[in-house]
Amino acid sequence: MIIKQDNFFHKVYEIVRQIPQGKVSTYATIGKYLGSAKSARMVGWALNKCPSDVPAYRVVNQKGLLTGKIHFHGICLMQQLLENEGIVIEKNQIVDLEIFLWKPSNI
DNA sequence: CTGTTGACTGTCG
DNA sequence: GCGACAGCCAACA
Repeated sequence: MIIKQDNFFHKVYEIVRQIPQGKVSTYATIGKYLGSAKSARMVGWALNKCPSDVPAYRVVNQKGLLTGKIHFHGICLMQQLLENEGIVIEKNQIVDLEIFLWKPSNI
């Protein structure tokens, strides 16, 4: 997969878009892949723009906590969407995150 | 143009 | 183990 833009934002979009159903990714994973784990904030910023093509609800923090849920329509929506894909969530936190964690490989 | 903020993480104390 | 500081880049006031 070739990145259309070299911009950090576009890279984030490309990666998040490639997250398959039933899988999730973390800000740190994406950030590291883009160069620095510190860039996780930028991932959040990018997702703040949240284009329709980007399933931002599949992106969680390193702990598996649904921190991004705040910016969604509702608290339960993000959890319900993930649970609908087979991901087990408890107290707004993903259980066995490592199992559901998806890492970019085709970029 | 300058300063603050933001869906975070890592390191230091 | 927990709290505070730093770092990263981009948008907004």
